[in-house]
Amino acid sequence: MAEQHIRVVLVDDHPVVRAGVRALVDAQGDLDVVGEAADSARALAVVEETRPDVVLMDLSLGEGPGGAETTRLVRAMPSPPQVLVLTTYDTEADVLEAVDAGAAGYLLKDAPPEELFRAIRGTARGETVLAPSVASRLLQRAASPAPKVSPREVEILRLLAKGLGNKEMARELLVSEATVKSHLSHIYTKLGVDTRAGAVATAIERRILRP
Amino acid sequence: MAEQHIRVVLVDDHPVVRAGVRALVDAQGDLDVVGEAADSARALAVVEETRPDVVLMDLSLGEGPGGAETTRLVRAMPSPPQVLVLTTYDTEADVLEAVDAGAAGYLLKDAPPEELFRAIRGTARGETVLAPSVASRLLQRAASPAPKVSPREVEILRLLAKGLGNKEMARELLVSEATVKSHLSHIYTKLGVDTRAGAVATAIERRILRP
DNA sequence: TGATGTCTCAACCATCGCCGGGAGACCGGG
DNA sequence: CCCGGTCTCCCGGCGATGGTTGAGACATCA
Repeated sequence: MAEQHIRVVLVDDHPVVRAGVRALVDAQGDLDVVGEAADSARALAVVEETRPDVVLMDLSLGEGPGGAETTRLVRAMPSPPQVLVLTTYDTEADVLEAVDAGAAGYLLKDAPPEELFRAIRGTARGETVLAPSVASRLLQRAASPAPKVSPREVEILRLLAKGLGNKEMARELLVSEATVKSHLSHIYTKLGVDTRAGAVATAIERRILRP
Repeated sequence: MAEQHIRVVLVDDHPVVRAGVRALVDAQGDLDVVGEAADSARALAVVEETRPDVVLMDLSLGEGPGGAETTRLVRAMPSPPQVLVLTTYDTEADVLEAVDAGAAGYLLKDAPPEELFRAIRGTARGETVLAPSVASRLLQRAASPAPKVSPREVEILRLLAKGLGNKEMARELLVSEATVKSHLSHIYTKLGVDTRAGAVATAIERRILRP
């Protein structure tokens, strides 16, 4: 064999998923699962200790820092492993955040095992691996202008979903009511709506807000 | 052994999860995984063929009928197996729909394996098994009066999430604008909010609307 | 040094939400 | 039987709120 075995660490808060990936991956001759972690802190410790080639990262890790933030921390380590995101959702925001955090690939949990194996091997070689649905979604978005809402506007959206009025938001954010209205107008144009209700709906749909 | 082996069928659209549950469950001496299915149609066929004692059912099955509807169909078979829902979310509406469909238990995927095994054995004996977080949520809801919104009000909510104004809704529904406002007021009191935006947010959260 | 983007603000008018009302349908108890 | 309770659906007017327009200050970046 010219190739070394590829060392893999699993990060996922679901024991069932960890067991599944381990069972599938360990059955491959050239892939070894050398560690598991259920949260961000343990993930960093396990990676530090086992020095894997690839980290399979879930994005939702229950309590504490999420998978995107954990990816960033892992990639900040000296001679870091590649990170392959393995998650349930392929939302615009999720993908972009993960890629921005330094992920080398993005795969969905409903992918067939063969695709998972190919993705792990490709990621270990430094390739960028995207699930087909993720790739097409990215291309689709690349065509239409990116609707990126600013941090302040996200703040507004959060209060909006709580049913606050403009006056209340203004008090909460320590600005004038006119400012709040201005932010709202910008949000409307960015999201392609013209009402508070529509803004909340599409913000939730695009995962800018989480229910 | 006084006990027969408990025969289990897995229904989940994620190969990884199926592999995980299979690996964990098969390692138990008294539990046998006798079949798997990734969608509703195959689930019914596999159950018909293997006659299991317990079906582990995911609620989101990708295309086609969901887990709740599939549970209903399985329970409608002659001398049906028990159904144990194993899913990611513990939303009010999800739990109620599953229980209404005939599920005997509701477990979350982040549950430790031991809890899963206990749940399977309990379900096979006909017990009702609820995850702690699910149970507490149900009790909490049982205390507060059920906020049941009428079909007409759901219609209003749908249009509301699209960002329509009262006048537009009135035209759409062939009623006066005043009527729309009245419906909205009722929706507000039922949902415990006092704005359109808040209504949309909590409607989505309570799964009255789907994103 | 423009160009771009974010955050801030004020005034004008349409719109929304609350407060009253009322009509028809269903159901269990007197 | 009919009666009161409950539910859904319907309406109008009034005051508060929301959305638009237009504009300035401040950063970053090519």
